[in-house]
Amino acid sequence: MSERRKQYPFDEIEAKWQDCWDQEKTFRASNPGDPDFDPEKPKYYALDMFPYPSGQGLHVGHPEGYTATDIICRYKRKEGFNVLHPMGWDAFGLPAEQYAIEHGVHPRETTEKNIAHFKAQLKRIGFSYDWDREVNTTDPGYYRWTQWIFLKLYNSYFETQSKAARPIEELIEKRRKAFPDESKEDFNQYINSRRLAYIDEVAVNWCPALGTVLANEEVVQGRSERGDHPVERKPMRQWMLRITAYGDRLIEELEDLDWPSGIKKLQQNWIGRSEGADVHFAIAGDTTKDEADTITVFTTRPDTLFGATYIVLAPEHGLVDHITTGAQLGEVTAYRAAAAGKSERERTENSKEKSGVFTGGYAINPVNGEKIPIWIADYVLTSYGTGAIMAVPAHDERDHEFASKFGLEIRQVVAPVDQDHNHACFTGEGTAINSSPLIDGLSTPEAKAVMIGTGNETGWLEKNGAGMPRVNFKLRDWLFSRQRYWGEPFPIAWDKDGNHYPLSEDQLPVEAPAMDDFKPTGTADPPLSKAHQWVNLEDQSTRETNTMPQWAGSCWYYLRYCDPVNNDAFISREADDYWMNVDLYVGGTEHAVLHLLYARFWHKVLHDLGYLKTREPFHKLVNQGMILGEDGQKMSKSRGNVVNPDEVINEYGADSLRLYEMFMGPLEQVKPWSMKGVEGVYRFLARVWRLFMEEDQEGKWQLSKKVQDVEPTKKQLRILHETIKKVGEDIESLDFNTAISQMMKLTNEFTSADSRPVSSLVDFLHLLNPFAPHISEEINRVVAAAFPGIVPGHQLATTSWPGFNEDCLVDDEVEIVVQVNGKLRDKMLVAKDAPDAELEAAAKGLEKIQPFIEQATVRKVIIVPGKLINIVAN
RNA sequence: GCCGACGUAGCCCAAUUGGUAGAGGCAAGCGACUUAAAAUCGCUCAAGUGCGGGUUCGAGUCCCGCCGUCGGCACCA
Repeated sequence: MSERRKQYPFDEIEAKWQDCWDQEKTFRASNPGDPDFDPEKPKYYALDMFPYPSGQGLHVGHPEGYTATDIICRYKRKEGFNVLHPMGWDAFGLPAEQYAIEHGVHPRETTEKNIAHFKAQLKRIGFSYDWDREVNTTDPGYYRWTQWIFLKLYNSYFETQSKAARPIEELIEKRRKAFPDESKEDFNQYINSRRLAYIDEVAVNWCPALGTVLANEEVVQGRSERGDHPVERKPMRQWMLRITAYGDRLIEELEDLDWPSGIKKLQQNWIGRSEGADVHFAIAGDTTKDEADTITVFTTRPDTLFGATYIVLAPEHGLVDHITTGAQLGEVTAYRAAAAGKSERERTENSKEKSGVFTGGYAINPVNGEKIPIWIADYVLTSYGTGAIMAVPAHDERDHEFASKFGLEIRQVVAPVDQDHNHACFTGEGTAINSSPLIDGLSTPEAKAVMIGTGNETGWLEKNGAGMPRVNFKLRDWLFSRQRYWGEPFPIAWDKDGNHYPLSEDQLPVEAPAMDDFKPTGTADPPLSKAHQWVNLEDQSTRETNTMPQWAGSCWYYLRYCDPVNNDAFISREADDYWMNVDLYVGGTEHAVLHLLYARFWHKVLHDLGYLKTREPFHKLVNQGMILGEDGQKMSKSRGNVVNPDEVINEYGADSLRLYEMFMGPLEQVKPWSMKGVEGVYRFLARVWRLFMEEDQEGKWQLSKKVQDVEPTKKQLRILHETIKKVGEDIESLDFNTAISQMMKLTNEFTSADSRPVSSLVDFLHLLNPFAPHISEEINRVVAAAFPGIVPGHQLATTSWPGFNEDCLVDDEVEIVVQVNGKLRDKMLVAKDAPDAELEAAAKGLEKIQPFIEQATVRKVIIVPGKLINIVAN
């Protein structure tokens, strides 16, 4: 197949124009302050989710989104915009490190090699990136600022009144004033527990095979997302980022964004905000009256407190030891051991079957003084709410199942409004019953309000010291440390007393030491702990040896593109003012929650601290749909259905690849690859080529004699202007597939003409240019040389998009559909602006219509101008 | 189980947002060119829109109820 004669010399053309763009820096975007900066031009920032440069190189899924943004960018430049269209590398991460461990090659080497490969592949596709702005998260000049941002997080706290990050100094000052005599330890503890970056002892997902902890998001079904290794729970001291403080804003500020509603919903559900109350249950028989011996539960249904018939603690709950009676100790200990030994997966796997044991202890229900038993069960999660629940088996399915299994009391306290409801367990809203005069007879929302309170009124719980209103999030704080080598080191050290402190900004970047042995230590100590020289500082402090997760670098790369070589700031105020925010962000749905949530969080912190103008980073978001293999299955090495763009380019050229990526179907849709389809667009490009070019006797391509300086016909003019209009509109709305088919239509129309008007054809080249930049530039060059007076010799890339003329679009006569009772009966040709009465008369006079109306009364006549006339008769 | 997307010629997809179901491509067939084939050019073929109801003069499009495919979440109190 590869020996087949090329239908046009794409290989020569494409390399030539790519070199030209490189050398002339055609797509360089100027920043405020640059000599060639034009403040009059509007800006446009189109961003691709930057790739992880894996060893496999690109597959055809990568260029899908990249082609879409490239088309937009090339179009916007022609529309007079100053366009920011950058590319870079999310290059920290596990695969390079795993490779290093297995083959002894330094991850930097592997990474550089992979980047070079990716870059070469991208360049062959002819993307109009401004390569002067390339960023690489593993470059010390880049991660210096990642570390700098971490210091900002470390040195800030969340001020709850303004719901915004503030410098930690402000909190320090307040605290000193309020508690001047506080001990240093207490003071430190207070401050450190409020930083946006803090240390916590948490049950983490420890992955022995990878030798690291993983974020919840990186664990799928109890196994590591990367590598599919088993993951177990283990308490460890870790760096955390206080993203939960931003829970409300991360939900609220989604509103103004132009994102797919599904993605917004996904984020909302992930954040999982729920309003309710903390309720305190005293432990029965506890004489100490110590506050620490109170069980606090979180509930969204405080209106059902009277139906709470037992308490359940997570097996890991801190009060279990205190509560458990001698008689139950054996059972409880065994249960806790079993739960601890289970992986997350095993714990959720048989979620249908509830398990648990009685502790022997009792709690006092604060609303009625009733003594209710305390159980432990692993269906209560230690990481959500308070790790303890009040069980209301009549109105919660999980509690109902548990109570039924263990014979605990089920007490109805909400009556369904709809009497037909005869479920054993009613979880909906209804009317409070069997409770107390306080709420009996009230609707669920009213009863909740009585308990929790409303905006200006304190609720029963708070008045009686039994609880507090509380908002909880499913979202957890972000576990931010990894026990790996190939990541950003923390700009943190520990003094000899075990206190952490930040390194000063002038010590950045903190570079990882060169090491020969990257292997995990097999313990919780990260690989960096083996670099003794590096770890131990002169003043007996030691460096933090954890590294940051891969998400860190990708949290702010879109900012660095705006000002990529600034050594004084991560982004200058001018660059931020001018470029932000991102007008269009295109990438896969796999980042719908994590990356986008994390980036939004960092952006908000930097905004709060006054470093950024905008609240949100990405104005419009589009998810490209996955490209499947020819077999309709997900592309994967094991299935052997992966399509490599290099092969497609070798065979059909980059323009064909680009065009097919867009012609396959709507950008956001999942769709299968088809080499036959590639051939189809390749044939189209060859037709375009031959529209302009013909072979001479020696087989050399030259301008076709049919291309002439003649006036287009009315029909040609019409299709040209239709196409100008449609292609422009379709690019704006990202409907590239239909734009391309319109251009095919035009090509078919002009191909049939023996005399082809050069002015119209060149207009068409402009339309084709964003899609197939190489072939269109080349043809334009040839045509311009032959018609110097008519076609300017500039590159299409840097000249204006053609305008269209409405007058060319309208026909004098239109075909009108004639219906009787909604059924198509005839068509007729009428003047475009014929009055309704005339249309009606003409329609009724039609031979095919007569039989339908002769015997009937005409009830109504519906006329859609320029479309149809419908006669309703019976 | 919950949330979301999608079901239109053999295949990938259009359809001015309620107004002639077809723009484009693939495949198939026929013809022209050719000694022949490929390539090219021209022509042709095909579904009544997943299923069942409803609203309407008129439904692929709106409403209700199902079915199927693909993604995501899944004891979050």
